[in-house]
Order: sequence, then structure tokens, then C-alpha cells
Amino acid sequence: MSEPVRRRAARGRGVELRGQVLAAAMDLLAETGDEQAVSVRAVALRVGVSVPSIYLHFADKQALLDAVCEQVFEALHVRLRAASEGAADPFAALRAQGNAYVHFALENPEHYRIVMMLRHPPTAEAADRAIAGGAFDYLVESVRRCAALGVYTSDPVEVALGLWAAAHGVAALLIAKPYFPWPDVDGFVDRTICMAGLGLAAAERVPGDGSLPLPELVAALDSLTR
Amino acid sequence: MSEPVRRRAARGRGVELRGQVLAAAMDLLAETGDEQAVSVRAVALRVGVSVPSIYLHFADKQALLDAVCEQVFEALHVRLRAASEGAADPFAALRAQGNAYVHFALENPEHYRIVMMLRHPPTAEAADRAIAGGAFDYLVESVRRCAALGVYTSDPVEVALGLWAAAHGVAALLIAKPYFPWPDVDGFVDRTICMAGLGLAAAERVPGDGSLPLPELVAALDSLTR
DNA sequence: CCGCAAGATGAACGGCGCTAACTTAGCGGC
DNA sequence: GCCGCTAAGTTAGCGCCGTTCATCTTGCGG
Repeated sequence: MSEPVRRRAARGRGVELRGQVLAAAMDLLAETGDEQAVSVRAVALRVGVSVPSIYLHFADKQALLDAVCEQVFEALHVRLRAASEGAADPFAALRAQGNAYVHFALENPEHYRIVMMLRHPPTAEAADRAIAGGAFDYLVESVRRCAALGVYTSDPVEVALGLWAAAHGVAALLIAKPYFPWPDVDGFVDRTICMAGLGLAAAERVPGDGSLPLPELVAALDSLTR
Repeated sequence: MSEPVRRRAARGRGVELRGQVLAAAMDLLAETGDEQAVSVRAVALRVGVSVPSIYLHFADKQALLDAVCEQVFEALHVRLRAASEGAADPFAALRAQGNAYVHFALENPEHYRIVMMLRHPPTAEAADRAIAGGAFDYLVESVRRCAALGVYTSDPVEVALGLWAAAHGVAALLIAKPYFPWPDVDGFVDRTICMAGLGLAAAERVPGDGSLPLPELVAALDSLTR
């Protein structure tokens, strides 16, 4: 009822509305935790502006969501950098990064869902690439640092993809199936991250295509214990 | 235009419409590859019936989608059983199962998306559990067979969760980010499955919480090569 | 103080999920 | 053979959605 009386923007200041619209969309998503609640009408109402005004700055609803995704991925990128900052060694940094990735997703489940689980029309191809680029490139960099110390020997990009798949898998499962009887979440997350980090290193070292007879495999694995 | 002139069902035969509606929804989803295309109106039109008739057999659209999910998971369960049938040993069976899981998802991307990536309201809790139950229990069983041969020693459910996370991760990434410059898909999938299978086994054998100094870890891993 | 373009809007269109009130038709009983 | 009950299905409409077009308002350079 007591909508803040928004004054029309000054001559060259039309762009300011764009920021307010984007912020309103992000807030709405965070508050309601429901993508459905982020309708063009709801966003316009919150900003205190008419519906068509949204279209002055975003081609359509998808463009608005794309902008939201961009912000989310930027925040994620920052978070990943921070997480791996104080790690003891590159392998520990990778582990910290993986855990940070999943926890970021769990803390912003609807944002993560929009970015990673919604169908994006072909027009969003460029956005997708750019969006994933920053954070993913950083992950590849982290893998390279591990490779330099002998942990990994194969293509860092492929190793990074494996890590990404594991992290996304656990995050996506926890978000999409909240009613599943999960065990301790933090433990599950860290175990999965370690599984990926170790598994990729181990897979490189197993001879052949990994389909060696079972007894030999178990014996080789057991030699790890020592 | 030439809609098949649907005759009203006989007295006790009202339920038959339910099956037709469900089939129409599945077909529509498979043909268009777009969840948006599965609207109550579109389904009704395809069956050759008025819109409210849908609600005679499904409480709401979500209930219809839940029924679709149930069918999908049943098909997946069948596929997993078939995949692990002719495997050389339980570990190979696990690997075959993982690959089959991902390929099933890639062949039915929109079905998989609805089941695993859409927000399900709390009312779907029971459905979710039941749905995931069959296939997941079978996965746990497969893990148990590996554990009996010494591959895994920790809780089979937790191991199965790790495998599920990896398989879902790679499937979900490939489906949600089709424009990402993926390398060879089949290879990526199999590598990720092996990563999980080996990684879970390796993680159990690394002493402590896995954060041992890097040189020792690399040395332990290298002993695998032999 | 005038004119114009940038900024913002009111009204409407077609499609969506869903519902209340109504009609049609199969079938057992007389 | 007709009656009445009720299962099966429809018509009309509500409020929401994303989107568009013609229109109005207003800051500001001349």
C-alpha cells in the first residue's frame, strides 16, 4: 500500500531502473525461494513501476533471468577464490573449492536452480558460456596447480569437468530431492568431493581402461592403506 | 482438424481416460522436448477431450507430472537391471549401471529434467521417495555385492549416494548446459563413472580424513600403478 | 518558454491452471 | 419400453501470466 513514491529518473538516468529491477528480482527470489514468484508483474510492483517499464531494460523475462544468473555466477566465482585462499596445498585448495561450491548452492538453492537446472533457450548460449567461463576457468587453473605437483597427469580440463560433475551432482541432488532421507549433509558433501579428487587421480593410474580383473584391482587399492 | 471422434467411455470405464491422458502427456513431452508444451490444454486437445476432463483423473497438473515421473523411474529401473545383467563381476556391473543411468537420462532429457530438476511441492514428498526407492535400492544392492568382494567397506548406502551424485552430476550438466564445449560425451560419462567407483574405494583407504600431506598422497597413489 | 525525445504508462491480447454449474448418456429396475 | 440415477463429460469463466502498442508525461537544450 505504502509503495515508496518512485520519482521518474532524470534525462540520462534511465539505466538506473535496470539495476533496481535486477535487485528486486534477486530479492524476490531469495525471499520467496520460488522461481514462480518472480513474475514480471511482481518485480514491477516491488520496484514501484508499471509492468511495461521492465521491458525498457530487458528484452523479455528470460533476459532478466539471464542477468540474475550472471550475478549469481559472479558471486560464486568470488566465493571459490576466497575458499581456496588459505589452503595448505593445491589439493587441499581443490577440496575447499569443491565444498564451497556445494555450500554456495545450498545457501542459494533457487538461484542455483535457475542457473543450473532450468531449460535455457538457444539464445542463452553465449550467456551460458560467459557465465560458466569465469568460475570454470578458475577451477581448471586449480587443477593445473595440482597437476604440477604430480597429482594429475591427464588433461586438466577433463579433470576439472569430473570435479564439476561431482560437485554439481551432490548439490543438485540435495536441492532437488529435499525429502530424500539424506545422511549428515556436510559429511556427504565432503565425501563426494574427496571421492572425485581421489577418484580422478586413481583412475589415471589404473592400467588399461579400468576393466582389469576384480581381485587385482582390490589388491592395488589395498596397497594404498599401507 | 480431423480429431479422432472420441466416444464417451462406458459406465465403469471412466478410468481408461486416465491412461490416455498420461500417454498423451508422455508423447507430447517426447515429441516437443519441451516441458512448457505439456500444458493441460495441449494434453486435453491431443486426447480429444475437454480441459476439465483431465481433472477427473488428476488432482492438478502436478499430479499428472508426478504420474509421468513414476513411469520414467520405472523405465529407468528396468534399464538399470538390464545393463548390469551380463557384467563380468559386480564392479563391472556397477560401471555398466552408471553408464546406463546417464545414457537413459541423455536419451530422455526432458523426462529426466522433470523428474530430477524441477521444483516439487511438499505434497510430492511421498511420490519422490517411492519413485527414487526402487532404482536406488537396486543400486545399493549392487554396491553390497561389491562390498562382499572387498571393494567397499563403508556403509553401502553412503557409497551408493556418492555414485548417484556422480551419475546425476554428469547427466544433469550435459542436459542443462548443451552449449558448453563438452569433449567426447561417451568418454566423459565413463570417466566420471569410473572416477566415482574408484574414488569411493580409494577414499576409504586413505588414512585420516584425507588431508594428509600431498607428497605422501601422491606416493600412495603412484603405488597403484605398479 | 517552447519543442522534443527519453521515460513511463493504461489497456488489451492470447494463453495458462483451475473451478462451478451444467448437460449428456449408459444402465439397472419396473 | 420407459424412468431415474449417476458416471462421464462440457460450457463458460475467473485470475494469473508474458508481451505489445499507442499514448501520455516531463526534464532539459535551444
